[in-house]
Amino acid sequence: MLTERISEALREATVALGAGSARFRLDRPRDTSHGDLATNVAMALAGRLGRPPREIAGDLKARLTGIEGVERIEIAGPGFLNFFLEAGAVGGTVQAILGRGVRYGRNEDGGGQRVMVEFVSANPTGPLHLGHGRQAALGDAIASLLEWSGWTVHREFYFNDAGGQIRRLSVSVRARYLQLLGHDVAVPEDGYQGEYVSEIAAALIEKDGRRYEDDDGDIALEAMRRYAVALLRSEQERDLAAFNVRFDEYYPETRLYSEGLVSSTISKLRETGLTYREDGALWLRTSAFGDQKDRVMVKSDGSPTYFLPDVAYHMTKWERGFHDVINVQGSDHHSTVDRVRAGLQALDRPSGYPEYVLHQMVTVEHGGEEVRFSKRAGSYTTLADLVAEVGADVARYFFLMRRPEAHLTFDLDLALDQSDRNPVYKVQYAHARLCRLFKLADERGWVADHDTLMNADTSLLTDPSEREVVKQLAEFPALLRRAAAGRAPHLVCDYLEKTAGMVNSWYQTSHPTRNPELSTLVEDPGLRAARLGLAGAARIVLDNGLTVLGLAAPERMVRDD
RNA sequence: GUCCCCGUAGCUCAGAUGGAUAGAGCGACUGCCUCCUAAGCAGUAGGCCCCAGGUUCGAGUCCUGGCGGGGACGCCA
Repeated sequence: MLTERISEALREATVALGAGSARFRLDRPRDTSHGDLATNVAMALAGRLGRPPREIAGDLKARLTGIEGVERIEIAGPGFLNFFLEAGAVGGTVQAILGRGVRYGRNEDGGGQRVMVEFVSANPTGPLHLGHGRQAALGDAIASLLEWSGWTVHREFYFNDAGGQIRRLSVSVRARYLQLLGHDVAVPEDGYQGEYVSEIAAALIEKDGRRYEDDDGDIALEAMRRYAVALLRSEQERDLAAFNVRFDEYYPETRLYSEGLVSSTISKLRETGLTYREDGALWLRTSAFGDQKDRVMVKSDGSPTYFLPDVAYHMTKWERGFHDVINVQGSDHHSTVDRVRAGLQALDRPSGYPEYVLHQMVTVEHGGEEVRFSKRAGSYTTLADLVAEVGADVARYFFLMRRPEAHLTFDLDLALDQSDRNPVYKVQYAHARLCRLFKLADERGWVADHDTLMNADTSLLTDPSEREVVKQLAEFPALLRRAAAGRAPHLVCDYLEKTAGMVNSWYQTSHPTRNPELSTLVEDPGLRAARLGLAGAARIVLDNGLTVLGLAAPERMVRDD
């Protein structure tokens, strides 16, 4: 498109000036008097060429003649080059967007390579909470952004179905089981106290009766474990489905053991000579790879720490062909990053493997007060409760609209608000409004199909309110590219809100009440087609943006009340 | 004590490899529906970008040192 043509011309011009290739920006200035596009390239080159920026800008301008679609170039401020585009050039992007349709915004940066995104990875010890929700939304959106950037994405969910936490769960279930059968037993202090544990016990009684009443041994406990894990897994599955998140693969920790990957990892680490025995435990010299201290792999009681299966697990990712792996985790797992990477480096994997996106925690506020409204989980708010309360789209969007590394305050009042104060509805409503234009055109018997729009004379889009929208739409592909590279879905939220705002503004200024001459559904077929083309292009961008984030793009909005 | 993240409008937060006059939403105030959905739009008010140095043509952005908040520092996960 036009931006690429100007970029290319700028590169050629800098080479011609003897400056070689330079890094510079070419973007849309805030102030429209600074043109449609502006570049800082002259200032960026000033140091290297040892000449004043405005002088360099003058030389560049002299070489930048005859770029198709550029009306004129001005030198401004300390040495900016401001490009003013012809009306037809701006309109041309409308056709480009309409032509690409559902593919508008996609790029091939990934070249079809495989990448794994591991996220949620909740242990089956309870219902999913809000932290998992943020992670589900984040992981899925990052995965989606990578798909839009040409990667082949694998979504994976890892879970510990063995080990200390699961044992505590099993013991807790047994305690509730016995309580329900009339025994005076307490749930251990380090056990799971939530009501859902009693629900599991009750379900188990319904299924197997009093079978485990007199068995305080491992057989009963193993039955409890299997039953509880299966039940909680399927419950998590149901909650994720309600949240519109799906995975390609679920990887249980027990598989690492049953396939011998943990023991083979121990052998391989021993072969490196980086292990040693101390205090009866087996240690790995992770400090040799930047970890703050060495770590225990096998405890003095002979059982492995979590660290070891974690290394084994990441080796399987590599061996399954995933050399690009992104782990989305809560920042409370921060301390494991260096240690796992160190373990993998000991086995000759690259130092940055895997990549981590760590996110901060979530709190919910209602009426300015922090709330916890879980009835079942006891100590935290569940994802299922939140989704039932505000809907999947709103929940997803709110989880995504802040940078991962920033703490997230979930404003329940705003989430429940169905007006445009709620950013989700603002974006969805802007989309619905554009769809409505087409429906009305249809009702009036006006043809507004793809060919009509593609053949419209978009140079008729001369009003500033129209041109501003088009320029905003033109930035969508670069925005997606930046969001994917930065693993930053919140940039898409920002962009969509801004775009929706501009669409609404355009829609209002061109409202028949206010400016009949700017109205979209005018009698003049040429003008109408051009404006519907703009509406169609904007609709595509909002639709594609919402789709990337995993949200619906409704054609109609229906209010609850 | 060490490491990581955060500090921007009254509140919640954006600010791409350093660029022109620092933005949005909420809240406050003022206007705008005979007409394509007002679930909207236009406008006003609101800022020592935590502090102090440094780097340079230029710093909210980069560096150093403080201050404040959160998290992590286990033979827990």
